[in-house]
Amino acid sequence: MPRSRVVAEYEKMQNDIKTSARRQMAAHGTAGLSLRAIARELDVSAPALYRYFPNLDALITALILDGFNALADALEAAERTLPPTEPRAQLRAALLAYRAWALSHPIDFQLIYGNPIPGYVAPAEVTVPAATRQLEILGRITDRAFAAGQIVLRRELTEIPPSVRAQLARIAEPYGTSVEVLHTCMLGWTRIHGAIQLELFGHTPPVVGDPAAFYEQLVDALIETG
Amino acid sequence: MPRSRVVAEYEKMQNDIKTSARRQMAAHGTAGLSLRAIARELDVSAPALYRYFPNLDALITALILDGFNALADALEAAERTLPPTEPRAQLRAALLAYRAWALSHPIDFQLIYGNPIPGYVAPAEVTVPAATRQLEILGRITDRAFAAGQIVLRRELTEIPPSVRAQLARIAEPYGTSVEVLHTCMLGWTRIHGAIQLELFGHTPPVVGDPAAFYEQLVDALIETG
DNA sequence: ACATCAAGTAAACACTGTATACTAAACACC
DNA sequence: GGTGTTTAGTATACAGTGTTTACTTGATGT
Repeated sequence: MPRSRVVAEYEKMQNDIKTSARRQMAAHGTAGLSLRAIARELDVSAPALYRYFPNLDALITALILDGFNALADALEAAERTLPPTEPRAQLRAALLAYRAWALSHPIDFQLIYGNPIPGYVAPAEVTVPAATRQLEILGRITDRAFAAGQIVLRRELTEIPPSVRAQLARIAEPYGTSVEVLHTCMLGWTRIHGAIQLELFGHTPPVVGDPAAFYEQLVDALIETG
Repeated sequence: MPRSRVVAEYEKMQNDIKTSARRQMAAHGTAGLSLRAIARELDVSAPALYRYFPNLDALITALILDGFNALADALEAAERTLPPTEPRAQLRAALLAYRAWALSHPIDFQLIYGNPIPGYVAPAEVTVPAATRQLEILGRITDRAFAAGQIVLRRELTEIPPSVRAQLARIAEPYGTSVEVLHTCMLGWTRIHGAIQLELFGHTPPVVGDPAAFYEQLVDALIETG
């Protein structure tokens, strides 16, 4: 009786629950998620699910974690489509992948960057580290692109307020990245994130007509001039 | 029996309901909102509320509309703190007001730019026009600042893709604004919106340390160099 | 004085997440 | 092999939700 066997079955059930939850949200929106509906779909009673997740919030937190990781995986996959000798192209690919993932997984995106569930507030101590992975990936690529001289940082944007610079330095230090690169990353992140968020909420499309082209141009401008 | 009297009382009740809803959300998060709890607070039975709102979704939609208008009002109030001869300063004030309002009304901000309610999807045909008011305000100020020569548009950013340019032209035409100004507005909107959204979700503060300074510098860079 | 109508209520329906108590099967151990 | 313990699951119940239906008031218009 390999103990790993029973563990594997336990994790399979956890995954079945998460899969069912995702399908349910895909069908009825991020909040049309119900423990009892999951139980019906899996042909068990509702309380049985409590063997695998202590409550609904824990299930949602697990889904959010998965979402963050899936997005980060998508960024890394985009990075790998190009050789490391072309970090600038990698950066562009990663930024485009960010939007592509958001559009192809709108529910997950809302789940991780919205506040979708009744009474649920994502615990910052779990979401922030998870989101940090994205920043690490973008930072890593940006750093390589800058080191290779493939991108330049805008002069104006290097005038970082002292209070900001101090904290950025603390964060950048363990990565061996410069404060300017990290700052540029944060600014870039806010830009692409805002564009995607507004697009998903339907605010940009009616104005710009072709949100894909709008976004690509935004990304190109971002890479070209910081 | 002035008919306006009974109408006024009807609207007072509607406002009482909305006020109670807002207090409830402030206390228990955007989704801790319950028709029955509102009814308890107003000392009426739950079905009585259906005289004033056909269902919960309608109430939420009303709250969202109010939120959009309150944000737009805040932008206009900021605009009025400065004389129209200084549109550049007005623009800066409005952009800072955007963040200030979001921070002082986090629930409303999540309500209008998140997807907070079980099963509720904001009807785009009502939210989009409401959000458009913000864009109109920012566009108006930007247009005046540009006309007065107080801001410049970045060359790179005027290379607008044809598909985007076509739609922007259709939107800008009735306002008598140039495509470039509208495009700059959209880009600016995505930047400040993304920064605020990430800040509210706790993603920027741990990295930049001083989100207020980070944001102000972002706004200054935005105004100075487009 | 009477009919009409608006506002509100009580009761019920179909849900939800969750806690408690219990059952049935699998396991370790002497 | 029988015994105690653990595990997975169930049935039931509780408190809460939005919403519908049917009914009761009290005020209004004629």
